[in-house]
Amino acid sequence: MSFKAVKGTRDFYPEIMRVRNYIFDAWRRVSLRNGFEEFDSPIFEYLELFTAKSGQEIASQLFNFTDRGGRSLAIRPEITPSLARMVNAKINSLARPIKWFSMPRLCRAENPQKGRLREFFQWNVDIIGETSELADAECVFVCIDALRELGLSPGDVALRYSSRALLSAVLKALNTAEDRIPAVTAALDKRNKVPPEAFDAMLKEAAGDERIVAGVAKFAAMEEGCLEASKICQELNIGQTPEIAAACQSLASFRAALDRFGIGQWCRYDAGVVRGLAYYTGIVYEVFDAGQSLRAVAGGGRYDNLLEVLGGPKVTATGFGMGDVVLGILLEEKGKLPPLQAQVDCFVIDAEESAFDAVLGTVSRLRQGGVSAEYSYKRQHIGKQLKEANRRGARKALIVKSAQEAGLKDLVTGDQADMSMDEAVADLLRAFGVAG
RNA sequence: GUGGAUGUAGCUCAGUUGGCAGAGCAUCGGGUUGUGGUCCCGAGGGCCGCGGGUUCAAGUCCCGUCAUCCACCCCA
Repeated sequence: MSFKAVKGTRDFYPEIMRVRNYIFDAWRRVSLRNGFEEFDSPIFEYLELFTAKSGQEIASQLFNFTDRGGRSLAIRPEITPSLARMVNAKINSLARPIKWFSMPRLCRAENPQKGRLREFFQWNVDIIGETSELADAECVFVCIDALRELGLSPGDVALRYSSRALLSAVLKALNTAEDRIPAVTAALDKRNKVPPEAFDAMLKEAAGDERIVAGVAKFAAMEEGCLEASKICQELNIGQTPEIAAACQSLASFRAALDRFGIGQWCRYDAGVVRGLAYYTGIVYEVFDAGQSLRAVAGGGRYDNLLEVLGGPKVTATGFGMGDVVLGILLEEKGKLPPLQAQVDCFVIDAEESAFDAVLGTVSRLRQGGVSAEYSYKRQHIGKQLKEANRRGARKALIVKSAQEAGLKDLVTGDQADMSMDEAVADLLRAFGVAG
């Protein structure tokens, strides 16, 4: 009987784990320098936490089970509801703004395909309790900061944003029937994914009314520079509403903040970004690879109602998630992953078998001093030991000749110098040790 | 849930009109008589995804099944 990893899951052999750690290290480093604190939550929650947010249908798309006490539970498919739950529970004692991040392992019961697995990791960055567009822009900055940290440039990826608030206001001003709005939104979401004719057909099917179809089509085609309330209303032939004015103002403030942060060239407006039918209420955005051959690298936006929906007070929130799968594929394809080899600071070698007595003690001294040190389990010729040192990625080889005499060889340059054991160990501690 | 492609060594693959299951890389061992990366020699490793059928004979042909990948639906 042999076993395989379950469909849609991955085994992280050391070689792959190095890549995962490389990405995680960058995520955490960037989060911290942007002023975010790390949190985590249980890997499973009450099923209701997710159905309350996304509806009953979501249950079929996640892994759920009943425990021995009869409780309906589910493995988390996202961490935002858990974040909202945690914040709600302490809402009166948390200093605002709340800037938290997490790198949870998530599971979704979907069919795997390129960039999409059943188990994955997603970096989440959220700001809770700040209504200003500055918070949305700051989240975007963090997102870009990480992409840049990982070696990507505006030529590799682009962040496209729009406003759910503006879209809602425009649809409302066009007198779109309430039950038509989801379909119209869904059609808009396809704008960048299907041919123009197909988009027109979908929009017509969704909206029904000729005037709404024309209005949405015009709105979708508008450039960011034209996104002023008066221009929109004139173009679409509709009366100005306070909602449209407020949404345009908000979008302009957001854009201005992006420019002041110096990340304007990474970002552009695109009415086709709507982020599904989720809980977003304001600015929304997605990051795609430049060629748009992959799924979204990251996505996020403002969700001002979620804490309230999950039983808390009305506290606003904004944030984004970035998955490890698509990001990993992108970094690999763009050749942005640095060489990630297992490394050892020093490989300790005995010049002859009698010198081995001094090897273990030396290894012990080095390790206690914070130097990663290894040695061969087999007693064999120097050549073999050096070969093993090389294979293990050692940077230095300490050749022990006796308890007092040693040679310190640099395996990168090939230089070797004879010295006393004490000198050699001191050298290594200085070069690689915690104190050095 | 739907459709397409692919399953041969750890990995990448070859395998002729059906005729003894192979290569490269990787791993392990040995050598180049005490200083690594190069080089040379050798070894281990396979129910050819699984089950049935045709045939004297199946990795090869036929049927089924499972798995993986890709795409659709969906995408928090």
